[in-house]
Amino acid sequence: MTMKSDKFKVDKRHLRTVRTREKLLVAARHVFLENDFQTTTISQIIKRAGVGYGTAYVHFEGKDELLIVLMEDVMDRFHQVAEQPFEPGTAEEAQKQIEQQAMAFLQLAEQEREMLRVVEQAIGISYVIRTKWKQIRERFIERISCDIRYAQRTGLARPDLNPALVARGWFFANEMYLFEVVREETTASIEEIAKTLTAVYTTGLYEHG
Amino acid sequence: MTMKSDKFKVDKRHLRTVRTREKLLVAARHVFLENDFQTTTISQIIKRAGVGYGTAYVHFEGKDELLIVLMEDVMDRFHQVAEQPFEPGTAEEAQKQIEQQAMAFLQLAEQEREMLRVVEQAIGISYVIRTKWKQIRERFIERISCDIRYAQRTGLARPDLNPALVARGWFFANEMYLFEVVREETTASIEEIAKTLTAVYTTGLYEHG
DNA sequence: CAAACAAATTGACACTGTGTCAATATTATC
DNA sequence: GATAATATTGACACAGTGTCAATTTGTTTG
Repeated sequence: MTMKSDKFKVDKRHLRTVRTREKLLVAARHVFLENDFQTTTISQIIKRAGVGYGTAYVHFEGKDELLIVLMEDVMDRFHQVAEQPFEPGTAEEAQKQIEQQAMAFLQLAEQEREMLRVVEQAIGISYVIRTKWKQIRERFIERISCDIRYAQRTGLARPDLNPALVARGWFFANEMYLFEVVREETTASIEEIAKTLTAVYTTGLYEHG
Repeated sequence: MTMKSDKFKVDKRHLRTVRTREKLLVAARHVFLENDFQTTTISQIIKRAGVGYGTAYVHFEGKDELLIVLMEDVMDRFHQVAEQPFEPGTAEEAQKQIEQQAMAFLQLAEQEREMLRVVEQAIGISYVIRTKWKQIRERFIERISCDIRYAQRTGLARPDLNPALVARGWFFANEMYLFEVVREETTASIEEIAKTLTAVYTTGLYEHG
């Protein structure tokens, strides 16, 4: 059958390639999580994968690309959080929805802590990974900007503020807390963090009579 | 005179040490600013300083410590901004003072752009420098927390929010913008950034009737 | 002041990790 | 089975680090 010989052709050669690639990825994940990005070496990875040194460079450009591939799942989950719908009818609804998104964002930090720990280190060191992370960030900010414009159009939000600037500031605070959670450096619960950040963001720190 | 022979003793040996150290620092500044932290090497620095390779390691532990010493001036200026007094009588006064501090903070980014560019790169790579930067950050956050508690005590700020959490979030947004300014990645003026961030921080994004 | 001492400087060396590439091993095709 | 195509391999050249025994420079002492 053509179906089998075409798409599912038992291509032993191609199969081997895929296997080797997979072995490298599995090994890389282990080594990355057990150590950190800086100290992880190609030698450690190929040793664990049971392949020759040069093989790693056949399949990946280097440490960076290996991590980028490993990051993909996590990144998808971030994108999912970024794309949550936002159509509040009242300011209270808006606050609730924003808080939920902030929570979802911080929960991701908890759930993907190990991988994100490595990613954070890599952001500082590797240009490609920094770029990759910036894409996530810009996607969030773009989305938040839209949400703010929507709220401004419907008369919920103050129209005098630049949506892009506000969105950036809001995301930045969330991002920094994300990594604090990843590093387990925070004393407060993520619920409290999300609640507090959102409260300040939506209604401000100061009393208004 | 003892004054001369004691404290100001013409100690040719000690003088040479100081000179060498200075030569290394001057050279390091040049090389750091012309390249970036990653690609700067000890060899480049000692070559520019006109001293032997090993000499660098006599005076400094490595690249990191060299940069830490070069950072000191900038760090002092940050500390100065952090220690600005805060004793507002009204919410409007508070907003004005906070905005001024945010401005001062971002202006520092503009004025010390080159050095901070290197520092940002180094934060990602070097543990000691990351630690150094965290000290600055914690000092700011500590100070902001105090300010918030003061505003809460005087009935200006909402008493239901955790000052430490709010302070962190506020500083994080400022810090991220600081580095955007350093990288010249921002489209808006620092005035507009400071104004917008402060407006959201003090009175919130949403209308309150 | 010269000899002995002390301190600062030096560059060669060992080490670690990277990325490349010609040689080798494996799989496909005729 | 021979030939071609592709995948794997590890030895190699290279770049940077940090160390340390040897050397240079300055100080003190008899």
